[in-house]
Amino acid sequence: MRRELSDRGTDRRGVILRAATELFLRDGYPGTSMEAIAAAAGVSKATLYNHFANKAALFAAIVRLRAEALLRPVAHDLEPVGGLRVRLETFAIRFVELVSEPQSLALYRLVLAEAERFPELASTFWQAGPARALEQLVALFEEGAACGELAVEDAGIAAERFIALLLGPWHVRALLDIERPDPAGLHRWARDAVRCFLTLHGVAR
Amino acid sequence: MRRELSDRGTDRRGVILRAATELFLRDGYPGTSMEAIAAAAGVSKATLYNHFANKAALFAAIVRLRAEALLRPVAHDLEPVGGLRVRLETFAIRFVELVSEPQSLALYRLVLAEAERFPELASTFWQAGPARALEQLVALFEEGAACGELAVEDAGIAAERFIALLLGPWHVRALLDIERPDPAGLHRWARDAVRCFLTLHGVAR
DNA sequence: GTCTATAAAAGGATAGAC
DNA sequence: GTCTATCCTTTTATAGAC
Repeated sequence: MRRELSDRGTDRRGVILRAATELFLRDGYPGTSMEAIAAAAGVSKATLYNHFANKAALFAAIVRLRAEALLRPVAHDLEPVGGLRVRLETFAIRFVELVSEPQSLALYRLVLAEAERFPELASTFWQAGPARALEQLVALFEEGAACGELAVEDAGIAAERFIALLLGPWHVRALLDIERPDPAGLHRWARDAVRCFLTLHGVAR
Repeated sequence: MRRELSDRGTDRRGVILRAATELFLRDGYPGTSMEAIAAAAGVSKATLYNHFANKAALFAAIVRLRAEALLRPVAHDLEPVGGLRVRLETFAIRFVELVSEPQSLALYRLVLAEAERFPELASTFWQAGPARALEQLVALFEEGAACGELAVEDAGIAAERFIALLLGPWHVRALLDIERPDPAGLHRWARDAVRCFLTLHGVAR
């Protein structure tokens, strides 16, 4: 929509967005002041209000951007190489690595905290994030069912189950900041989730 | 620790706690002012500060109380009646009913949002809540394994898996306020989780 | 212990000069 | 478009009377 990527020399809008993102993710919505954002971005409050109607609008813009940016790596189509187990494991590992990133966790906390105050935002987040991951799984499962590799009566339910097994053991702890997830452990959980899932839905050969 | 349950006539401390709980759960920590709490409780701010050193102390007291109160119904020992499946289903239904209550969801959102600012609080919540539920499941599973009804190599991992299957399909949606969980659906999910779990860990008879 | 009144700072948002 | 200066409200917290 904008004419150029950086309108002129210093792209104020981008600077503001980056600074505000960091503060919102760290301190939450009510915990972040427009004053602080202006200071962090190195602009005046008047400039802030020139680019965004108010605090809520700035917040909405940021959640939208982050939700889309974060899910991009997983949203990329999985190359159809290898057997079903390999493809599931590829998805699982990509997914847990993405979701365990500090930025993902912070965004998740932020959206949950403000879900009641900004309902349309929670919905945007859901569509841009979890819903897309589920869709991808559904497609994968339907394909697997067609090939006779999976026994799924309802691909949607199966997808929910898979994600649950994937996140269950560590996601809450990471959100509560009780246990920092280490990559090795995450990969183990991911493979374990695939194993469980195939026990439930795999077709015995 | 206090001499009487209600010190005298009107128990100010209790009134303050109840009012503050409602506001914190609804508007979050930074979104709730001491002014608003005082007004809701019908006392002056000075009285507030007389009972609690500051806002953070009041907040901590509340999360502690709520976390303990909420988990109480599930923490009650499960009467050892019926077979393993029945006992698992009893636990599952109690658990989902508890966790799907608006108050539980609000507390969860609140603690997640402030987990980084109040680390000891997140830890308290974990100990008073999820950790206790897991312990109970572990005990149940070890018993089941001893009776030869379950095949669990690690009861802790099995408990995580069970909770994951139980919450997976609806908890996030409820937290995001995207879908109000209806009792019938919850019960169906609960029974479904038990079924999946027994497929994974039940011993064929 | 509880109140009224107030301090001192920070909050969101804007007017007006450039 | 951007800034400085400012408005008005609300914030946390306390002094001092009762």
